[in-house]
Amino acid sequence: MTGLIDCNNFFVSCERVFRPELRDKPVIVLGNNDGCVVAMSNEAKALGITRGIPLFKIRDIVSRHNITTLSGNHRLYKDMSSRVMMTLASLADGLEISSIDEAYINLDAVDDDELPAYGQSIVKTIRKNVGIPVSLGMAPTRTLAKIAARFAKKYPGYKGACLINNSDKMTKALCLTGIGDVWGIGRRLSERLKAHGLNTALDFAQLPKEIIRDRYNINLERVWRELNGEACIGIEESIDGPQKSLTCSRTFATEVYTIDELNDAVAQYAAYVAERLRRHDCHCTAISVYIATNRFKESYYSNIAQHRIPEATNDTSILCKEAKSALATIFRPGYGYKRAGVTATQIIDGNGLQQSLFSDHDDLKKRKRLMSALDKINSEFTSHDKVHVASIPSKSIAMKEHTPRLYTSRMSDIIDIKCTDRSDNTKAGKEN
DNA sequence: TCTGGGGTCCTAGGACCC
DNA sequence: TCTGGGGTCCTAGGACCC
Repeated sequence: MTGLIDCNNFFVSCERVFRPELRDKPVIVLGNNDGCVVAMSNEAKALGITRGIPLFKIRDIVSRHNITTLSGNHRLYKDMSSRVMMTLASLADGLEISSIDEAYINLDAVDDDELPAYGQSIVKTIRKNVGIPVSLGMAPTRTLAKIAARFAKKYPGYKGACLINNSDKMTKALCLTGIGDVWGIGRRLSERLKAHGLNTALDFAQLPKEIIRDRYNINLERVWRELNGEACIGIEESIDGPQKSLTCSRTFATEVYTIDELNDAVAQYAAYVAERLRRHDCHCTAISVYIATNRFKESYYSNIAQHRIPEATNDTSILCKEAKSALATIFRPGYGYKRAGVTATQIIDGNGLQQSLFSDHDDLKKRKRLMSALDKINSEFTSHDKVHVASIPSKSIAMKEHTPRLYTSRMSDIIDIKCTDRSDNTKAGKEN
């Protein structure tokens, strides 16, 4: 048995911990430059707002229903996520974190009839200790656990934890799940499956195995097996290894025309990628740079250049230099650029590192010490980038800037709790 | 006027080899 | 006139996930 913990409306829930006045109100969290909706509360969902929709398209709904709009505060979300995961690690076996708001746990050691109570106690403890509401799905496979978690979220009767552990429950759950709501079946596939008359997860799960092989691919076969109770996703993935790629990319608030400005942006992203490589004690041997104009306009131009680096590195200066020279090969003057990104690939961890026979080892050692000094200084300040390489600008290029409140990591941002008179039994008094 | 960011895996097709 | 068979590796693009 496996369990999937999923934080409910995670970004919104993080905000609500520190701003209780936002409870039960429609709230949306926006992405970079306040462009798109990246998360919303149930109340906002009920008003028809969907993930990914640009803000300018829903201006009237937002003002008509007095929806609170927040700019994303990812450092807060990351910190809250690690609190959820730490709590979870203390409560359950085999924790495997799969994203900022999701993790799997191993339930093999828990007796079947104790599972509902055990699940509910996990949900309750996380809510109590961290303040974040979560849902737990328990089932023999990850795909079924996802479905169970959806039920746990949807129906209050489950008290946050839903268990699928026999064929009756399985059939019922699959029957109530639309084909597009199955994990691994996105928009394209669900269109295709519906065209074949498969509308629910049950329709799909009941197809004969031979048809799955003939008509579809290995991914769908795995989904099919998982829906039928055969665990085949996630076993080999739990082997630890370094990430395969690491990206930093941004959309600009305004169009950028010159290579100098793009150079600044690309250098900054490369520096950030380098810092993350060092944090994971990893090096990369290739870096790619991506630029694009506004994809919603005609005369769209985008291009990627990949550069191989002769010796694996995580040195900011080297990666910046490589990124800039890659940019020079794809930059075309005359376009208004709206987006750029840098990706480190062919990542190897510190152990597998092989140095070139001809490199200057003393110089390498010095550079390494310089980089770790830089990281150490920057890590001691909550505001990033106190010290940086001179050729890299510290200001963001053509971006909307926010100064988010860091409720959990900056002393001056810690919330005040006003003590009111104990006899104050009004609603406002209780909330304070 | 205004359209996010960061990942993974699979597949088809080309280049190359014997 | 007729143009094999089997394999690997790499890359770009598509699809999916949160």
